[in-house]
Amino acid sequence: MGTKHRFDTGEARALKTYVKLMRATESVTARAHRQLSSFGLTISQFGVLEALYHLGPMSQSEIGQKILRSSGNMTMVIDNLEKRKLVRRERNRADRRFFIIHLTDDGKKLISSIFPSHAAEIARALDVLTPAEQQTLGRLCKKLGLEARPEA
Amino acid sequence: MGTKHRFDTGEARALKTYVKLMRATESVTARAHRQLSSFGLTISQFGVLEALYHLGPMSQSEIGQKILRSSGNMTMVIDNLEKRKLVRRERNRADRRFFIIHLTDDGKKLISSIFPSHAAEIARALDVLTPAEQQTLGRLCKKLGLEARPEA
DNA sequence: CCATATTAGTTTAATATTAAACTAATTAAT
DNA sequence: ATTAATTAGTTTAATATTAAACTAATATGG
Repeated sequence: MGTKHRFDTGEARALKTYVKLMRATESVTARAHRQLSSFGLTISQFGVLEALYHLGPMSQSEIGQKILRSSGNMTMVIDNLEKRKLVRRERNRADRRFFIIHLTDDGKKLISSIFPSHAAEIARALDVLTPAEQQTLGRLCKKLGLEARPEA
Repeated sequence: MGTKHRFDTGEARALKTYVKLMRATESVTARAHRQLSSFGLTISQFGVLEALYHLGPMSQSEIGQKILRSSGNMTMVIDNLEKRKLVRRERNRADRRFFIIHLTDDGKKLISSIFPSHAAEIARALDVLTPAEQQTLGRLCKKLGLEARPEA
C-alpha cells in the first residue's frame, strides 16, 4: 500500500535552486572551456597554472585542495603540464615525500598572456547580472560553498 | 614600455563571483556524488535516469540537451546504463536515425527509490540558505544560465 | 631503537567528457 | 530522380575525474 510521495515545499525549492545552480555553472564553465581550449588548455590545467601564478610555488596536494581535485587527478594534470614544460616538479629536500611545483618561464608567459582574456570572458559572461546582483550571488554562493564542503 | 595590467573593478568582481560560484557548485556536486555512488550511480547516470523518470522516454540527443552533455558522452553513459539493464534503446520506426530511450522496470525501481534520498540530500545541502535566499540564488542563476548559454 | 600511524604522491580500474571525424538516415533543393 | 545539406548517433583520441590500493617517506609512541 503505497502513498504517492510528495516532496515538501522545502525540498522542491532546494531542488529547483540546485538545478538552476548546476545549469548556470555548466553554461559559464562551457564558455570558459571553449575559450581556454583555443589556448590549448583545459580548465583544470588552467586552474593549476593560475594557482601557481597568483599564489606561488606549492605542493601538489596544496594545489589539489585549492582547485578541489583529488590527488590522483592532480598527478595526471601536472604530468601533462610538465610534459609541455609549463611547470616543473622539484622534490622538497627537507621532506622528500612531497614536490614543490613551479611555473617554468614558458608557463609564466602563457598564463600571464591568457589571464587577462580569461578575466574579460568571465566579466562578459557575468555582465547579464548587475554589480549588486553579482555581489549577492557571490555572497550566497560563499555561504553555500562553506557549508556544503565536507570538513575532513 | 609596458604598464602593469590592472583589472577594472568589473572584471575583479566578476572573477570573485565566478570563483565563489564554482566552489559552491563543486561542494554541492561532490556531496551529491558521494551519495549517488553509494547507490552505484554516477551523477551523469543519475541525470539520465532522472530525466527519463520525470519526462518520459526521449531520444538520446534530447536527454543530452536536457542534462547538458555532448552526444558522444551520451552514447557512453547510456551504453553503461543499458549494460546494467536500467534503460533500453528502441529504434524509432518512423525515423531510423534515432532511438527512444526507455527506463526498464529495474531502472524505474532504482530511480524511484533513490530520488527521495537525493532530494533530501540536496535540501540538507541548501539548508544553509533561507527560503528567500534560495529563491534569490535561483533567480540569479537562471538569469546567468540563460545568457551564458551559447544559442546554436 | 623499533613498530605503528600518517602523509604525499602514484597507480589502477572505471567512468566521464570533449571536439572532430565518421556512418547511416532523412530532408531539401535542383 | 539525383545531389547536397542536415540530423542522430558512433568512434577516435585525448584528457579529466574518482575511489581505493599501493609505495616511499616522515612522525609518533612505547
